[in-house]
Amino acid sequence: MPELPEVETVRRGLQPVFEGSTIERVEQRRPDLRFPFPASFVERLTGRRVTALGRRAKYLTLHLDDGLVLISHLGMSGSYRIDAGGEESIPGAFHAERSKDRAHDHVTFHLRSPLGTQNRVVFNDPRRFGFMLFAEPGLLDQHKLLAGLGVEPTGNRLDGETLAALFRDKMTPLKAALLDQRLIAGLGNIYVSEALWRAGLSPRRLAGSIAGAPGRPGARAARLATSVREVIADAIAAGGSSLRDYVHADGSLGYFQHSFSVYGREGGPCRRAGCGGTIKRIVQSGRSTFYCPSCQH
DNA sequence: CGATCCACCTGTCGGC
DNA sequence: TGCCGACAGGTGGATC
Repeated sequence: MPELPEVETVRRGLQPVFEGSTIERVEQRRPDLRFPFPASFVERLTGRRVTALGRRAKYLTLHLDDGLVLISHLGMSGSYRIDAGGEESIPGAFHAERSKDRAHDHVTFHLRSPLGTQNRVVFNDPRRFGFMLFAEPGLLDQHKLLAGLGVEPTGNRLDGETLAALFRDKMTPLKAALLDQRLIAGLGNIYVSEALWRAGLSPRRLAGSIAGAPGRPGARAARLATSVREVIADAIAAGGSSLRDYVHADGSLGYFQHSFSVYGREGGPCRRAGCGGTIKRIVQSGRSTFYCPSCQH
């Protein structure tokens, strides 16, 4: 489920519950997810106040008042949900609807806000590709998993010149280059296809071929940079708006509401005005790519 | 170094 | 209905 826009949506949903609250109790229901939980996982969280909930690429960062940072990744199927109120007080229908999922509730944070309100935040992850690790105080940027990450596709940082410099001389297809977290951090399989469609570029085209000359970025690089930023910004906006009247912070509604231009639309008509092409699915580095052969070159 | 595969898990869906 | 294979939003690590 989660690429950068979904993780950002989750962050915004959890932020008001976490920030300023104290972690009164942590329930850890298994020894590992993708990786073993760090030593003293529960003990190091218990009693701490949360100062901030941040995000880098697809990682959530829970900052604690002693400087420790909990790094959380959702993997493919991870989600968080907020259960308001301190104790088991879930209406029957709601309970029944969710009970099936509870087998994959792996961690529960019991929180108390400065005003005394109690909340539970539950991490659920059926496939267990997600994980939680600590970054020691002051060492977040140097953490092995974060140190090598590329530029965020949010804001204005990713412009044509930056993207051209990153892709220059790369003999790898655009699809693979865009997925490479060391170049741009946060794009996943869905939004790479979407961005390439928006830019009118083939996922098979070699990344280096759009760079242009040094100091003079190609028009295609500028177009792609814009498309990436717009796709991500639109998706965050969609997730954010859907979250407003939604209880759960799992980002799923944002996804359901999204109608993708190419992803998952094999055989369907291209939605570019006047194109008339048919969306095709190919496999690149073992993963599906969707694009329109008629208007993406 | 870079590119490619595999592994890690469970759930779902389409075809037979 | 049930069974079986293909496939799913990510990424660290092994291998070439």
